[in-house]
Amino acid sequence: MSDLEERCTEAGLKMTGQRRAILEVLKTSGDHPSVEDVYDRAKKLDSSISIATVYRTLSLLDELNLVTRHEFQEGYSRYELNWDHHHHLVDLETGEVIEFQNDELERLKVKIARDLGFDLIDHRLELYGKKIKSKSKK
Amino acid sequence: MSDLEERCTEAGLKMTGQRRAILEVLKTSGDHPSVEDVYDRAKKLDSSISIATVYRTLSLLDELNLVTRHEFQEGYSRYELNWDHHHHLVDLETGEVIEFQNDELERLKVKIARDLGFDLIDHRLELYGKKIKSKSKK
DNA sequence: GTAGCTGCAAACTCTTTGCAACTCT
DNA sequence: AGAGTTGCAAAGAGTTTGCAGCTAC
Repeated sequence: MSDLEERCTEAGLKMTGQRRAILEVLKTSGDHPSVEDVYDRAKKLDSSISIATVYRTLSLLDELNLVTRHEFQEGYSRYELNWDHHHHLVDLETGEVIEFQNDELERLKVKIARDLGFDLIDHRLELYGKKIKSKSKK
Repeated sequence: MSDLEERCTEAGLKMTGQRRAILEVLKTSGDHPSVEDVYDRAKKLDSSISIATVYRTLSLLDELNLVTRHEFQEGYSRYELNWDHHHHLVDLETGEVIEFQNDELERLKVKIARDLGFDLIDHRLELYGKKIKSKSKK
């Protein structure tokens, strides 16, 4: 799906090698990489890339809404492509991030906002939990 | 409600003037102050206090779960007493933070976590919206 | 008395930015 | 050609930490 690049050029961005590398990294990353992660992975595709460019590019992509910036409680940002809408459950024991989607939740959050007199523009929900060990399924 | 101090001493903390000032600030703050905010307000009660102490104390209170640290998308932390459980709706036009609580949401998030095989330990939900202007109530 | 706490300043981490050189279009 | 982009290094913002002196218990 290379219309990611299209959407960048449509927005007036020049397609440089560095940007192509970063987009490629994002497209092939199934996780939620930090800036440093993106930098390390992009360096393998374009060893001349600098971390300043990664910061600048990710900010641009965020402004274009092509990417979502997350701030889990870690003191730094993580990014992911803004393809499908979902939320995150963070495994507190392993740090693993699980994605989920829930229609009832989507409906509910719109209702909550409207009841407060607001149009919902954006939102974020994060769950933090521990894997249920050997509890028998009930 | 001064058993805030009690809970600190119970946890083995010494009750110094600086800590009393910080607790007082938290108790009398209806908003969600940043570290800098807490520092400024506490200085009025104890002008000798340093920002390092504010950082250290808020971290301690966070560990004791007496306080909740928020990271709205601003690049710094904000704190509030951990008294009643609620969530936040941020007015994107004014920056105002509105608190709300919703039972259906509480129920739903536990269910979502359990369906994924997790015990829910913590979570955060933030809504970002704009005030509905003159739409007639329908 | 002493473990814990504090202020200060330096250090650290993450992120942004000024600038001169370079490169897409 | 020229506006946009880059790497570099320096600067910024927020936060943490080492240390010597101080304080609650």
